Amino acid sequence: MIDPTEPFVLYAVCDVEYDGRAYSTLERGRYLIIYKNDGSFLIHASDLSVPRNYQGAGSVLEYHDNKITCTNKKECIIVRIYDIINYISLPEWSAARIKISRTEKDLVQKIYANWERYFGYGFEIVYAEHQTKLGAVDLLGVTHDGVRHVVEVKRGKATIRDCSQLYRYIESFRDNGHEAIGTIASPAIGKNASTYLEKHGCHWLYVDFD
Amino acid sequence: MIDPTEPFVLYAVCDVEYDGRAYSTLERGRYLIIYKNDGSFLIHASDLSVPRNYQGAGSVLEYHDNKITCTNKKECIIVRIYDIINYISLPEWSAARIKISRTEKDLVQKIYANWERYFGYGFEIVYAEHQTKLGAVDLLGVTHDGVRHVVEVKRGKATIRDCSQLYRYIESFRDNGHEAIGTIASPAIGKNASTYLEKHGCHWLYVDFD
DNA sequence: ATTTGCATGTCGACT
DNA sequence: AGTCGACGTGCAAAT
Repeated sequence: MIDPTEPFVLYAVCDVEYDGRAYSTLERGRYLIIYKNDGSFLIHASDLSVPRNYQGAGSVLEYHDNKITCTNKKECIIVRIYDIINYISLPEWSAARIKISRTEKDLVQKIYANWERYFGYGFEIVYAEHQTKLGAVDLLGVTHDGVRHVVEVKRGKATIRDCSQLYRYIESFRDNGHEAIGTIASPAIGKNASTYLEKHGCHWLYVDFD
Repeated sequence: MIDPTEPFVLYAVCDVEYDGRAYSTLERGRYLIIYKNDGSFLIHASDLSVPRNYQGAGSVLEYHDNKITCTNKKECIIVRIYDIINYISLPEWSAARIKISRTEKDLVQKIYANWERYFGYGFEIVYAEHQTKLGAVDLLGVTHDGVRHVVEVKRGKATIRDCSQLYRYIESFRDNGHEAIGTIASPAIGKNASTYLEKHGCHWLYVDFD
């Protein structure tokens, strides 16, 4: 009935035990169990959009004695099945990806293409996704006097983490002997984040998708 | 057939359009669609453990003219159904939570209970989850001379973000006129993170669950 | 293989 | 409702 060689959805009375990065148990009840072509394995309950238990791609499924075991490296899920309420196999399940737009990258491009409008100054060079040792700076403008204008772009509300990341870049430029000014560009910003920015002499620029 | 008043799983030929925090489309194909009691809504394809499209709790479902629309505040998913392959409703779907152990909190408690073993010094006071304006410090030990030993605990590999967070705490203590020493306690640490730690005069302490 | 940062992150705790 | 950090985060791109 349960076939570990093909993808399926199973609605069953069961309980679950997980051991790996942490240890967890899920008490006996009715849960929805999903097994995908790539080996990922999900156990969903009646609320929350994230699964109660899961295993990533490449997991190996076995079914013996009314027990499903799902193993992946050093992690293991054991599902004890008491009753199968529904089982459907999922032939020809699609693997298409979504096409997404209005992402952070889009925002970066918008600012990049309209740099003058947002910053006003005359810049010698403007980079997008400029690589540094700490990672890529979203936007980097260099003025004629050599000052680095570092811009961290966020598609949503900017948090203190984002500001902290920006400041790491600023520090890095200063360590290399450059003058550097930091800007967070986002549609919104948290209060603590804003305080942090101010304290570290950085700025916030309002941007949106229009 | 499709009843928006009860939770269900649906395997169908459909395409999907999402508009909200971003915009996305998913081409026509066979997908697995899940609707939960709390209003969360998921569209899964044959790989990846995360859904292609989703909507959180509190979403409102409607079904008209072979179209499911799922609305939540300013976000909307439209699923155009071309063919229903399987439909099962999910009565008495359980909502139990997992019981989890070996979490970060456990590690914190382990160090808290064996502070001497890990740090050796004689401490006047040791706090767990000590509140500061920036958030809770996992562990804080104060020596007789008033030096603050700040410990950030990670159950997995510590990243540069974690080290940066630790250093924000250290900065904060120094701003308040205290001497402060920072330690990351984790089973492992990334290379950049390690470099960052060293540069900022902080330390790494190996800990595990045993 | 390892590291890093993004995410329509989601979720929970606290203000 | 807003803010913030944890997560068994998952995931992809870059090194």
